[in-house]
Amino acid sequence: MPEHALPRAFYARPTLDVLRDLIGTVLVHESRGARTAGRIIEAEAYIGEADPACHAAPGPTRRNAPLYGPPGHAYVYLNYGLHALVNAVTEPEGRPAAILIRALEPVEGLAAMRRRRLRVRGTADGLIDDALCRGPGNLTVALGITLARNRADLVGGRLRIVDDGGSRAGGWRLEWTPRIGIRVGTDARWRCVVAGHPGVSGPRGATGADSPRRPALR
DNA sequence: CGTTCGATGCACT
DNA sequence: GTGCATCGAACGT
Repeated sequence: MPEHALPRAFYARPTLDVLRDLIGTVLVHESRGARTAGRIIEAEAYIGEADPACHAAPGPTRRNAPLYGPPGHAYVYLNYGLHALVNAVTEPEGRPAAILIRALEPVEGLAAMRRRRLRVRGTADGLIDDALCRGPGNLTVALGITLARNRADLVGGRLRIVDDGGSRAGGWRLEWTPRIGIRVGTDARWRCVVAGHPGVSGPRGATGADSPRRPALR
């Protein structure tokens, strides 16, 4: 299956367009020869200094510098002191924006993913495949992505995003919702998910396909 | 089913 | 010193 890295021009576009087109592509990480990969099934846009939830909201700082840099690079930062979250920088250089990758459908290196998840938190086992890369903090653990990958070039580096031709293969339907896990900027529907996909994060059944049905309670 | 809460590190005021 | 773009265990209902 031929795979090619998404070109720089792919990222140098309006962020919501990039977000839509990013769903279905594959995030690949090679670490110590071990290769893990997952198809992007959930992501969110953070766009410009006017977006209160974007890290660029306070203007340029040392931390958010990658957002102002060239598109097609990774912005990886630590949040809650625990989780490395990975973003893809978008828009032409100078326009701070990025896409937070929130969930993947595991594609390659499932054993390594499981090993890493178990090592990080000794919690056992009951981990089904769909949960390996569910959630932005979980997928970085599964793929072994750390802060060392901040500013990494996503166009053909060891951390990269590729199109393997499977992007629309599943006939997936995309659903746009407000972003989750934030306290401001919750009005914009800048979260894009594959509707009903079991690997998507957030409240289960929130994607409409199979809302949990509950008998009326007294 | 739902909500609460602790762990944890770093950038920023 | 404060505040997170989180996670999952532990509890309440």
